[in-house]
Amino acid sequence: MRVSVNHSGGPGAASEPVRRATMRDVAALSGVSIKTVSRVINGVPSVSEELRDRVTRAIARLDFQPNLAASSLRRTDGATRQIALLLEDVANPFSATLSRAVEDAAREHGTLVLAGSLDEDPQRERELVRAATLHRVDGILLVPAGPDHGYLHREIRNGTPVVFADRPPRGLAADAVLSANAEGARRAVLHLADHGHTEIAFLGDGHRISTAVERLAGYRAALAERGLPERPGRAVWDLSDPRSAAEAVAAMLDSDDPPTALFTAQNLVTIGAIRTLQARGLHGEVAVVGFDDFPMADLLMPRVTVVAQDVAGIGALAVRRLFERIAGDTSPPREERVPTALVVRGSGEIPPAAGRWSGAGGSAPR
Amino acid sequence: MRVSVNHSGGPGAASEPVRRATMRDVAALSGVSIKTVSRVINGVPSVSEELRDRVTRAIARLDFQPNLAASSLRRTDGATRQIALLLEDVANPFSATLSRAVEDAAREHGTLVLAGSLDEDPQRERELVRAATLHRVDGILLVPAGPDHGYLHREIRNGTPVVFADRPPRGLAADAVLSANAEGARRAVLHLADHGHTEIAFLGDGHRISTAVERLAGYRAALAERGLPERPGRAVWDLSDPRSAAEAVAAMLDSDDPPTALFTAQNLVTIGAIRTLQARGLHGEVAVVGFDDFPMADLLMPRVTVVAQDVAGIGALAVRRLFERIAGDTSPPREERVPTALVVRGSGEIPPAAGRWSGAGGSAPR
DNA sequence: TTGAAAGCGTTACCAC
DNA sequence: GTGGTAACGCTTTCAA
Repeated sequence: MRVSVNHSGGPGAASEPVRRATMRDVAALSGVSIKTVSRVINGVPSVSEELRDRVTRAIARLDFQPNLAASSLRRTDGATRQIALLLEDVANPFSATLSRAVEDAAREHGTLVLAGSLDEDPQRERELVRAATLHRVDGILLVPAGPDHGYLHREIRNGTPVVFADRPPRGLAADAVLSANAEGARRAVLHLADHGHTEIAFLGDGHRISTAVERLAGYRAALAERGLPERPGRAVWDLSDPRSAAEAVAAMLDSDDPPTALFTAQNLVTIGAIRTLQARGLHGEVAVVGFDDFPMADLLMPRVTVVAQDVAGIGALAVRRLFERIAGDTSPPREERVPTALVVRGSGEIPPAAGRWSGAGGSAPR
Repeated sequence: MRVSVNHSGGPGAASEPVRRATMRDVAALSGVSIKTVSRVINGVPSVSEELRDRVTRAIARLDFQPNLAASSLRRTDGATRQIALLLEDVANPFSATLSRAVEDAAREHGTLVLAGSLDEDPQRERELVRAATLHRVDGILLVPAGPDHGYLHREIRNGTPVVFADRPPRGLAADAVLSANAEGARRAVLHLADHGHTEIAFLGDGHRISTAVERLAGYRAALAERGLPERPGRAVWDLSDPRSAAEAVAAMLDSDDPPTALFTAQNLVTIGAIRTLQARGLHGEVAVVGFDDFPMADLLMPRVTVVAQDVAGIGALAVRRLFERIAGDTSPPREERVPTALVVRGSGEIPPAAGRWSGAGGSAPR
């Protein structure tokens, strides 16, 4: 029972890490079997008060910390109490908010979260999924980057449940929690139309990203609903960052037939668009409604009207579903839609500056 | 060698997870010993071409994925290829940026990151540190919430290195990577003074948070350097969120002797201050320099002058140090300081609106 | 170059 | 109630 307490070596001796105490050490010190120690740690009731006490004291004395990895290795359910959260980029506001919601829910299950950024790279998605399964996470929450998720069949079959958030699975039946993208986009564009705009542009991110596709559908539905034509060049895709969005807006404004209102279908696109409008002094002239709220939206001038997603709600719902799967739920995969909310702040209520509409033109709102 | 491939059960039969293939299965299928399989997987060169081939094929056929936990359990170094990143809140911009930098560096070491939010709660810090050690992470990167870190002695002695980021350890000698807080704050306040301000307020977050203390020291140093008096009530503490900051600014503006410039010593404080100035139409009158940049700072009106921290740099340096420790470095703990940069954008160059200073008053810059 | 056996720290099974 | 023994999936040691 040699469980020496480190006296921090001799002079110059880099204090070697002491061997961690094991259940064996605890058992020896408290004079019980290793199995009893296990019982105490796992809160099994059938242990006498006295033994429980002795064991507890030994644990404290040795600073024993059970090895979760060893435990999960032996356990029947093999749970590691870790889930993986794979998303676009932990540094962007959407992902960061999602991440926090997931962490909070996971905490209630005594589970830690391994977060990984995919940067819209399908290969990275597969790498990180693989890394996660190598670590035997209990489940994976995925905001996918890739266009096809058939490869996940194997992981799911191997017992790692996967739940999709924000974007649906393709080539695979799996749970998904998504925003009501089409409906939210439709409301945004109707809002602009109802403020007199007939020339409304669509600016979206990657054309292969399902959310962008759905939001475009909503945009089109709204135009159709108001009997507005879809002009060529009015819908622009693949704006992956604020810079490309800013350039796209600049190009539109330079065209023969510039839009009087913009529907920006993603966070960073909205920011890029605003940057161009500000640079040209048009932020009071051109109306903007963005999809997805962002931190300073209500401090800009004008304040930015957005279709806000319930990001935390998406995360909470998705992680709940994931834990249901982890708990053994084998019901058919479900898709859940989380509603959006139009947040009116100013930029979306700017009337058309000139031209086709007969309403008040020109002046920016105060 | 019964390693059935799942044919997705009968109707209604919830497809039970197939038992995962183990090295044993691979060994059996390829007709070699389990040890040879281990050699192939770990890239040990002393395996004949032919056996290597047979094993590789069996691995692919069985979709074998080595169990990292089991491996780490037996390995001499016990590495789990996981580190914990414990910080304020994964959802705030500072933490999110840090998180991303850490993730990128960890990836190069084939290591996954367990992220956890502390919410400035010392107890949560200890809980999460404990959770991390239960999972036997290879190391911990900590932006501490608590005032004392003596409890970490034990973890470090037990072989889990800890590196501090953004805030130094107390009651413990450990590596730390910090911003040059005092110097950055000093530059900010000198900048305001050099634009004619003599009435400069300090607005900081928690008074027990070391960064806030250091930034106040910088503020004072700058005042002293310019021969400016420190007026009572000019320095306010414990502004934990934008709302409380907004209220503090409102109170200051309502006082007999309102400041003409604000030095906001933290992100969220800056945002709260701006909110109040905007609400009162004073954003063109009262100068503001914030500590720590934030996403939309250059889109606000006026654009916000800040002392930018090199957050990614802090993360990169800290995680590098951590991996050095993990690799066995036993040199004495070091403190590294990462320089800040003054980013001039407009809000910090507004001259005093009235009163004591003889320069141009009143008008906001264009 | 290859393999048999022991063991990492824990839990499961089955006796007592 | 309590404990021995086997086993989880892998690496290590040592022998062939």
